[in-house]
Amino acid sequence: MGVTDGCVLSMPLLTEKQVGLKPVVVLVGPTAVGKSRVAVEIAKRFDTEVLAADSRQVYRGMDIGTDKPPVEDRQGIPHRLLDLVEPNQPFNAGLYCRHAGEAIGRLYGEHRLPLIVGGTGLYVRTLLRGLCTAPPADPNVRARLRQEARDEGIDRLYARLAQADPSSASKLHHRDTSKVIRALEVYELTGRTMASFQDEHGFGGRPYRALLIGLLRDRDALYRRIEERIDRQLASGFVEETQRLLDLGYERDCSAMKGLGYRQVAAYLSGEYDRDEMVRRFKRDTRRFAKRQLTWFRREPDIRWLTIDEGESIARTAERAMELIDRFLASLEDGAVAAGSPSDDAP
RNA sequence: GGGCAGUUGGCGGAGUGGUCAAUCGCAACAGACUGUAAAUCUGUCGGGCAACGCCCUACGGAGGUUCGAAUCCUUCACUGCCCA
Repeated sequence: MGVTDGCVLSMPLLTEKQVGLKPVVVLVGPTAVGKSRVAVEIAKRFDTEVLAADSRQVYRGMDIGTDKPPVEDRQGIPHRLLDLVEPNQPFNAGLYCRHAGEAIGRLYGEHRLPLIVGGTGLYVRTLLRGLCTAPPADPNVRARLRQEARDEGIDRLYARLAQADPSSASKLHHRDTSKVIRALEVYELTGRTMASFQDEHGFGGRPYRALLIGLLRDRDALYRRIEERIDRQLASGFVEETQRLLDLGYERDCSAMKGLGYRQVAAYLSGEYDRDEMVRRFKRDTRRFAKRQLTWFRREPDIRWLTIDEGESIARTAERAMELIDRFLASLEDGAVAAGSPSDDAP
């Protein structure tokens, strides 16, 4: 029969009515928590694709270091929003949004449920709630501001921001170079303050009806997985991958090469420190990154958290996630408002 | 068996009578985030609290000197190096 444990399997494809409500399922969580494997299981069930929300996996040729799911792990499920640009090409949240929007639109045309999976909090937020209309980075303005920061010190730039855009200045720390520069850049480009763009936007957009599922693990277990994964990456040629990218001319200071791992390996290859130190920093910085992701997602509203126990199978976690998805889709079909019910676990 | 050096908060390591809950480094924890976000930045870090101040326990154990000790003395334990 089509019934398993009293739980009716929903149709893999979306109904016309459901498509109209623009549903998306978003699987988030810290790095190495196990999102990708679970995502493939879910995608199989719903006969859909995996749309990555990952600011590093968009770079071509950066595979081992970004832990891009290898083809054999994808099990025939198409993975999108990977390998979008070369490592020296600009990429950002706005571009991500556009690409993701297209992919999602295409899936709706096929009555498929978009499944977004990733750990880049800003990309997820941008996709789900939009981005203010401030213009994207301008390479010339930015380069000039950077130079000024180097020459005169960031304090001078901050003072200028305090003059031009006191509201943004008050929200930023004077040493937060990248954000101070961004705010000044917007002001120079438009004559309007960054704060005014942000106030008018306020992350108010709601283009989709989203179910957010957060994957969690015990902190020690997560850290252990991070270290194991890094050992695996190094064993499967990560140093060589980095060397290849450097040989292709991707400088250490280009944004893509500042990603975790690449940064440490490049420093190691240039003789800044030995291999042990490289591994130590790679692991440490990745642990810290996972913590930052947790901080970000904890603050994100309406995430349904699933804590994965040690020894829990991928299938089991996927099953738990799919129960949430089934309920979510049913609520759309009923026309019920998917109220944010309390999380299964607190982060 | 003898001599010398050492034992400090999660780790390393300063401090040698009061201004020390103890410089600093590491690790950790917490937070911020609107087109670089795996980036960038901030805070905390013995414990407790009605918390910009108060209380408690603390610098190997015990005892002592002193108004007052992580700092001086005695002793015990342990560690390292050297001589047997």
